[in-house]
Amino acid sequence: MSTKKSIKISCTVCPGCSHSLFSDLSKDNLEVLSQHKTCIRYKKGQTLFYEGTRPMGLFCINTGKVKVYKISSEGKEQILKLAKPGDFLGYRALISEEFYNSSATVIEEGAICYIPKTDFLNLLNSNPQFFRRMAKQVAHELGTMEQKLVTIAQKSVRERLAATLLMLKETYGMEGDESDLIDIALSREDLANIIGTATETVIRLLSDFKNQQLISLQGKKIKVLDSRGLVREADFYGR
Amino acid sequence: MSTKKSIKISCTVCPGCSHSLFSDLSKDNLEVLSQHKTCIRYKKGQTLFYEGTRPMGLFCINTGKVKVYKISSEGKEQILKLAKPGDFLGYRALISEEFYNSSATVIEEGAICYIPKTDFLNLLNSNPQFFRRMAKQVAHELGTMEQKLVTIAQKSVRERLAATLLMLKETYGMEGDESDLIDIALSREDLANIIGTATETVIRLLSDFKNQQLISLQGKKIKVLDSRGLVREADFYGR
DNA sequence: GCAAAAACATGATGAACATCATGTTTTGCC
DNA sequence: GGCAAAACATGATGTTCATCATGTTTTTGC
Repeated sequence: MSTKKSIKISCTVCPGCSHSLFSDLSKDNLEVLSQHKTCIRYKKGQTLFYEGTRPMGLFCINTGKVKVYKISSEGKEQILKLAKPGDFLGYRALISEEFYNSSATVIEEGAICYIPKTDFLNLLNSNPQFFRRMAKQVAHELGTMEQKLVTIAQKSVRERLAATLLMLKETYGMEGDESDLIDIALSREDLANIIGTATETVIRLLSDFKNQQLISLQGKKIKVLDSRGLVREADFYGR
Repeated sequence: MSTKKSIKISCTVCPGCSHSLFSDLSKDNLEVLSQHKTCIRYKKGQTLFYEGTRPMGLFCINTGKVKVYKISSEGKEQILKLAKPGDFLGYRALISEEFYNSSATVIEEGAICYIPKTDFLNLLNSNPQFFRRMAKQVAHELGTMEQKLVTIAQKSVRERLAATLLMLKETYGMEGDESDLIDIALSREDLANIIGTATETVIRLLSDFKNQQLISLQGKKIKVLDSRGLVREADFYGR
């Protein structure tokens, strides 16, 4: 593909890295990483890695957004997490020494670096502090995944959608005035695959929420009008 | 309570430890652990730790069985995992430096050791190989938790029950002849809380499976008569 | 710029499952 | 050993949500 051209950015000056788990690395460490890494642009729809394949390195998102998901035996997609600039992908499989158990596909085009497995593992082994940070990250993620499981198991689709919209606003709300606008290009289908429901159900509930003046729909983008109302819908406090 | 008496077992000869993540530790390491650990008997229903509290050490199950669960805002219990002899509990929170995000309660009485936080952390920091093993364990667990999430999100209750019975047979099947007998004292309610459904639904489906000759019910204990039939019910291969 | 393909939207229908009610059996306890 | 409590069981009923159908709007590729 002619669209894949390598971009030269040193990790030492990479804006993505400075807000990532790499942020505390020494300049030396970063320069070593820079030597072997590659950085290319990905278009929407391109896949970083596929479930079931062997991980050969670590992805570091410079710009753009990525969904990480599994495909069930029935062929349905379940999104496990969304990744944004500064996030790493693929470390779970590298640390557990397993194949990828999920796939990752770009949902908003951007530049993504790739650090070969051996460089990442060398860094882990030579820098105990960094290893601790990575381990802490994985342990934290296990905690959030457990919470997600409970939410899917016990909350209604309506509650989950409300909670997801609030989470998206927190994470992808724009700066300043427009902080209520959820700035991520998710299709209704993607949203359904995060929540674990059918696309039609999401569409219906979104127009419900719109009728209740909780949100407004500006084309694809969703704007949160009434956070407290959504909190009530999400039933954060039980009933 | 008069039932809590300390038991003296050195980790160096503890049968639980030798099948655990401690199995590769040096005799020296094990003896240091032994010095500060305590080991007591727990009865059914006693709780090792509560969600939201600060972890002060690591639990190591010598004998008995434990359920690890979260309580949702509606008060419903969701079981995240079951722990058996040789399993550790509480390391996720210690590594992520967070409070417990789940509770742990004994479902079959037994002896459980407690290793103070500092000893565990010292071991992690002084023994990189052991740290790597722990990190690998947490990363692996994240993978299995992701799989559980997809299963709950996309499979029917019937499929999940069938899959859970197969898993229980794998993990808790007895030795020898009786390998089809699931040797763990789970109430129908516990089973429902693993699967994420109502107790009545589990009861109904179990008697369905019984009528189909897939299982037999001997009091509380469940015997798997037709694994392949259950595999079909669990729809492992898609449709 | 236009055709084709996605994505979005809405309605009708039914299946899966939760909930409530009530009865029976088993278990734990003084 | 008997009583209370918990666990197990089964039926009736209603809700939530998936699925299918069909139509409209938006996006994409040449």
